[in-house]
Amino acid sequence: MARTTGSHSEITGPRIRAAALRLFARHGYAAVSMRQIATEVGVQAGALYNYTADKQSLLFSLMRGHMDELLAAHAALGQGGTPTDRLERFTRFHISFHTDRPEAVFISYMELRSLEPENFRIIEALRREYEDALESILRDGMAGGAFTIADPKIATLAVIAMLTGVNTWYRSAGRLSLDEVEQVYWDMVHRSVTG
Amino acid sequence: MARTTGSHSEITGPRIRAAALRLFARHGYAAVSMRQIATEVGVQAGALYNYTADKQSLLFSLMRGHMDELLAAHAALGQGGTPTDRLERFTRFHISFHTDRPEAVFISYMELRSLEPENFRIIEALRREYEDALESILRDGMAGGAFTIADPKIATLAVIAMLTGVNTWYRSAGRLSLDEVEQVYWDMVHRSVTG
DNA sequence: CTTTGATCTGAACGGCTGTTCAGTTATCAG
DNA sequence: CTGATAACTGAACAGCCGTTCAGATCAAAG
Repeated sequence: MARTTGSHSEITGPRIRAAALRLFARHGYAAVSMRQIATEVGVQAGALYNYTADKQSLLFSLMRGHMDELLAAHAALGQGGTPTDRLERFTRFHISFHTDRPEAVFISYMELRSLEPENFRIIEALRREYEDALESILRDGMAGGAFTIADPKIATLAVIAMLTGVNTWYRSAGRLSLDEVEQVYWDMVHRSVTG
Repeated sequence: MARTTGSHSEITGPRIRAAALRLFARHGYAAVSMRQIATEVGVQAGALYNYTADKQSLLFSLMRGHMDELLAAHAALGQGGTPTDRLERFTRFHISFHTDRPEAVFISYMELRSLEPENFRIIEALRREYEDALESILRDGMAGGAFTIADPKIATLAVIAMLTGVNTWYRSAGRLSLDEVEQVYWDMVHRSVTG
């Protein structure tokens, strides 16, 4: 039987993570104090240390969680179909996944420099894993003649940069629906890798 | 005759800006203290205030200077030629200008949230001005039939995001020369806006 | 009820923050 | 040289920082 004596941890824990996510995204890791996070949760600063070893671990945990989610969701996409099919799936997945959690995405890109070296290496390895998945699609498409790409490494980074850029302007209440946005980007991505 | 009594300001001033640029880019605005900047320059913290009203003004001045340089350099590019010519010029210009000053670029994108509202509005207006220049090229190309673009606004942001992404990986001692990089990106940009 | 232990408070720790300013130093004009 | 003044120092200001911890609080188990 689970220990539940005097336990609020299943409420407070997630609330701390949510508050930290929002504040880090809005003001930046260095600009946010533990006291601000605590105030947002309605608790004293000391209480945060029941849930995280220190401020750095809280940041790392948020980023690690985001990357794990990203890779898990991508793995669930499946590998079937032609390279063109797979590239379209990747494009649409990237856009919908990223626009769905803008704060986590923002933090995971902007706060890399706030990570201690060991933590940085871990996050970067996960990011590389994701990039490699796209690069494989492009290479397969080149091998099969579906894509014409001068440099698959650069093309990978160029496509990801282009797609992630959606987050800088997309709002769900905006002019275009998510599906329309996906369509526009898929057209551009597709054309950029085909003669 | 210029006042020069006891003057080191023409040496110290630029050194402060250079140190601030490097430190802000590396660690982030909020994470860098005035004392760190001063130490880098070899001066006490108080001396910085002969050159900037406060820390915020120092950041804003760096960003404003960068955006002014960007717009001036872009204006010097000229407007002649077909939309395709102009798009190629824009693409190559954007890459070479941005890879040439990675720290200023980094700050100008990442530290927008560190600007006070009034300063933010000014920088954002300058950025919009630059984006509008690209959008004009795309619209002219659509009107003339050279480009096929579903949504010129989105295409503008997509192209800029893709091009600015070069800064995340480009190193002048890397595998590809700047000219090769420009060529690869120009191919992708060109194809992404043409059927 | 009492007991138990997870949860949280509130105060304290040393240290760093941006900024100000009286006083010192260094450079140049005359 | 003297006088002027730009440039800089060094100390001080009030306030916030991340983190720790003894003690209070509270919900569930027995």
